[in-house]
Amino acid sequence: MPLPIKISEETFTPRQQAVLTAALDLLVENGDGLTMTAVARRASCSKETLYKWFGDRDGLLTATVQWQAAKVRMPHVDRSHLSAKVLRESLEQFARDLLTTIIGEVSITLNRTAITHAAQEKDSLGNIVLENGPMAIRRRLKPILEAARDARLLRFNSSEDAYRIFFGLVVRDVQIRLLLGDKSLTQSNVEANIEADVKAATDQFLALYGAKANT
Amino acid sequence: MPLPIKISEETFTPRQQAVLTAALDLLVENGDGLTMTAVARRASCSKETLYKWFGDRDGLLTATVQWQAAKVRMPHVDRSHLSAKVLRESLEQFARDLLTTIIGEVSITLNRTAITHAAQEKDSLGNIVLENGPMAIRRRLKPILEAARDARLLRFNSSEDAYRIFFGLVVRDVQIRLLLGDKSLTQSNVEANIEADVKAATDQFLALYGAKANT
DNA sequence: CCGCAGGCGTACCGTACGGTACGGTTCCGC
DNA sequence: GCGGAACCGTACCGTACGGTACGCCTGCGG
Repeated sequence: MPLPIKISEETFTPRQQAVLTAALDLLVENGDGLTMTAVARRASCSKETLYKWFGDRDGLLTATVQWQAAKVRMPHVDRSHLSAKVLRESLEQFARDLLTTIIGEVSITLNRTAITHAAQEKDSLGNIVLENGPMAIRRRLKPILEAARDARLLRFNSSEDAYRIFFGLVVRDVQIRLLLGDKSLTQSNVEANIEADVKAATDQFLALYGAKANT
Repeated sequence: MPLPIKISEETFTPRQQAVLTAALDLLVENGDGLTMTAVARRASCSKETLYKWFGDRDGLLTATVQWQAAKVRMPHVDRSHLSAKVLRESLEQFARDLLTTIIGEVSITLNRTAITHAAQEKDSLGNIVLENGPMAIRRRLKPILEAARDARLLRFNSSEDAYRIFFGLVVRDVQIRLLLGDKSLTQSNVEANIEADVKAATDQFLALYGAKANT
């Protein structure tokens, strides 16, 4: 069954959402070793119900990832009156949201699960994570960048390139190291530096793409 | 059995290396669905031999990853006579090596395998990949950056920060998208842009950290 | 020529887990 | 009150796969 593009509140009943919550919790706890029996026990439902609702294990996994990924909400920036100050604050907000998201356990788990699935020719989970992660940010950020260019606040040829550089400046090696389980990069460790990193990334992005030396 | 830190030629006999090659091929082909029976058949050896040599499935996986990861050799840059030109070429070489590595199927497979393992509280594979990937680059790059700072070619406070920014400028969202199986990012697609990306990343890094407007 | 170590192929075992079947219970419409 | 739908709990089935055992062959030292 092809999943709907948009996940809304009514897509899953409250009971189903409780099941998905249980599945997500188990995913975070036990990694990809998610068994249908464990989900059924945790959610106090029968396996038969799981199969009835979600088809098979992949369906449950997909529903879980999609449901959780859709929870991530991006801040909406009013691009009608952009100033250097507003632009900077918007960029900082994006950087902050991006960083706080990728260092969260839920994000790490979802990305790991999707990557594991992508290793088996199943790209559906990967597409969902991509669509609700990097691509969602890109959709939000690019119009702002282009509006800033129109307002002579930024200068670049390709907004696509500019977005990707921003992504790189913010994420750097943090995500891959967390995904690989780098112990020297504890969550609290990164968390403490978020504000400094956000500011640094924004400064650097503006240094590269700012129309002049606009702080 | 704790694995040796350093993998040399003599660590594995030729026959064992043939087995590891078979395992790696299967890993690239079938993702993490690697079975001992498949390896034994592909390598024309018995399962009993596999267990004798590598202990268990994890041991075989670890040996495969470690053996392959150790194959990646970094270019050695002579940092005794650094000029702006030599520095730029060195940076471009690092960027080129980094990009060509991460877009390769072997690297994608190894990273996916290690991430899958990290999702199960097994961090050994992740550590190996980290150690031979990002950390190896860091070890090579940081001395060069520091030498360049001493030669007044670069200006920065923390060479750690500088390295991580360089990593971000080069990798951007390429690696995570490939790991997630993004179809719109074909290998040939990225490959065609490598030289442009290498140059762009180097330019941007020098724009941020160059002592002056040194092209 | 003999014995034996190393290794191949295969058969085998145990278990974990995806998926199904079924009896029992609750709840809702009629 | 009654029939049925939804759902829980659990027992069950089939299979895939990790790991082991064993028979056989080959090569080699003595």
